[in-house]
Amino acid sequence: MRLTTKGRYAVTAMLDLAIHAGKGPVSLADISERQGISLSYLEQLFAKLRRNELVRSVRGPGGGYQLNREQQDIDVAQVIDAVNESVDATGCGHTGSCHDGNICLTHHLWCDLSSQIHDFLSQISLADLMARNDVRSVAERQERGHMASFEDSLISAKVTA
Amino acid sequence: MRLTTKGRYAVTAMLDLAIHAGKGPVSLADISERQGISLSYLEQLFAKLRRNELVRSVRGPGGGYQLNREQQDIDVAQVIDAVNESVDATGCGHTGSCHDGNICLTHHLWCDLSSQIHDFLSQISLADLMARNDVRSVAERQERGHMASFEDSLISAKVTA
DNA sequence: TTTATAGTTGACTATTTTAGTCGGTTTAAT
DNA sequence: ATTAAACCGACTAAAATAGTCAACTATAAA
Repeated sequence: MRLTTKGRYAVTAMLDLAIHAGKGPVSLADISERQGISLSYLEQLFAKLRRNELVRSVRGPGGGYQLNREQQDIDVAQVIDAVNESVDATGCGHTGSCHDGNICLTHHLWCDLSSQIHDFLSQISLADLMARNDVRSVAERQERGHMASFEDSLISAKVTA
Repeated sequence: MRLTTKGRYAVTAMLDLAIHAGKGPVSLADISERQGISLSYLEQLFAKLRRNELVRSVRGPGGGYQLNREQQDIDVAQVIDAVNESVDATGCGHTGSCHDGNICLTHHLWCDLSSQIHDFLSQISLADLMARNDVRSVAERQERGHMASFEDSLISAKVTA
């Protein structure tokens, strides 16, 4: 089972994209700053998200990324699958050749668990996440933080001028 | 979230212990051969299982390990927790300091998922696994395999004698 | 009482994955 | 033309996994 910061970063970034939708494309630099994820790492992740047609890109100045479908049509499992290439708890990748070409004692247990996790995550869309109170409040705090640092940069610009 | 061969090995080994209970202690060498897990690695895992009081050991010739509780009182989550020290899908270990000391956008999602997985695994005991058809049939096949290689060793002993 | 068996421990190593960097190239708006 | 952005590939550092190895201790059977 593969569920690490990689998948978490991807979901967080997609949610950031959803939150800032409607105001034109969102640059990875913005996401990087808001969510505290390395820009270069985001590039890697979005290459995969794009190959999986979850986002579309706009190049050039003012460009960035946008969701490629409606928010209710993108679920968390799709995002994690896109960057991890599998949400699989078995060691054999469901082939059943866990032990000398035969299935191991616990093969079916891990299959069951895998589908359990996948079901859970595939029932949660970006729209669902957007509606959650905890997400809304964190997004609001991040907006304020962004504004503050924007004002800071104005002030420091004034000082250095 | 930490769910790799480490946890899978531990559960498989515990199930092997359960299957061969009642005929005295089971040696790690036996488990190693039957389940195809490196002996030295099993030693590491069982050190943790013992510290968590899931198994007890008997030293000396004919010694080995035994379950320390009834089969229905040991669940899969306990075994994985024992070797992995956490079944946690959050990156911050539930502290909520995922991003600059604040919780990240998706913190609660991972908390929910963690408890979902933990619930699922904690509802499955070794006794439950023993009762499954797929487990019984694999165990039977392994028993036959073991017998065959036992007979082989008798034959080769005769030949070399 | 010797001896072989098996657990116990700690240090060490190889491999893989994750996470991230760097340098460059295209592309498109100003 | 300049610049802001996506795009791309190769590279690297750190961590975790999956082991290995050697020395040691306890104990039951011969």
